[in-house]
Amino acid sequence: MPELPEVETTRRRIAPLLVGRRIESVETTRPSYFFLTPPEQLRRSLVGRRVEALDRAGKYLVADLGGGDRLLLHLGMTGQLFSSEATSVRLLSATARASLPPEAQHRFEPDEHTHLRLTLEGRGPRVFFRDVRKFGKVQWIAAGEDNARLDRLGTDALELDGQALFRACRGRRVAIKAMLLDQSVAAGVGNIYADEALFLAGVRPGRAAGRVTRRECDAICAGLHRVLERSIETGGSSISDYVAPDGADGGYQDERRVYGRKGEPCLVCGDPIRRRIVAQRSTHYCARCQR
DNA sequence: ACCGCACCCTGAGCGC
DNA sequence: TGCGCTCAGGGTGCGG
Repeated sequence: MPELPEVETTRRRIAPLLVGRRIESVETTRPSYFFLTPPEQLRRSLVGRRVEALDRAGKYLVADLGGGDRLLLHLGMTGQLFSSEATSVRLLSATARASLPPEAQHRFEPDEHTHLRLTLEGRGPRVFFRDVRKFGKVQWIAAGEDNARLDRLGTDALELDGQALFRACRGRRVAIKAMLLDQSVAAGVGNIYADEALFLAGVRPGRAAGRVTRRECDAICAGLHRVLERSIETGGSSISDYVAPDGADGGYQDERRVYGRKGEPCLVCGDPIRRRIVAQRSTHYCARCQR
């Protein structure tokens, strides 16, 4: 689900609820794959701490808790970080929603998937981190500790330039799309925006990275910047689970040129958009416009 | 070093 | 209605 624009939108909208506030209490679900730091330890570490800042690194959110301590959050595929006052049908499964009376269907009460529930000082709303598939992550990083996940990240996709991409591609036989999905090359790019950027650049997703020219690398980076920046402007893509912290849907799903448009006409040439598996991921492209 | 793949988990949607 | 199957925006770790 969430790629750079959704994580950045989440950061901007959840920061006002967190930054400058002290954490009064923390509730969690049971220990699971989701908790890189065991929930009991997480509760002990977080309670009483003030959130000094909320930053983004690739698809990670990093809360600065002062004194060098940090909290690492990743939304995985279905993670939702939102205000307890948010209202959205995406916050409930269709079956769960159907069992509620109509007037309650948009309200949200924490459920078994709401793994982290923060109560902050003052009268503001609580902050919930919900994740149905548990591919998301939460981890405490103590002062002075380095973190392998953060250390692995390469240049943020918004900063990546054609020269750096070209250099990374030299001698590589994997698909150019796999290079874009590699977080050590372009931090923050995921499946949707990789397809969209390659369409704008006119490059086939399956082309061997080592055969992509310097000029094409420039075009790919320009395409990446364009789709990522535009998506941030519109609040990200809401395709199945993503909601902004206030419950709002993003707007970028309406501007997709290829992703999820299999069989529909290419917006440039009219040929049907094709779908195939590249880099083990569902991939969408126009065979005429992309070479 | 590089590459492909299995795996972590739950729910929606589809054909029968 | 229900069953079984496929698919999903991510990341890690393994073996070849």
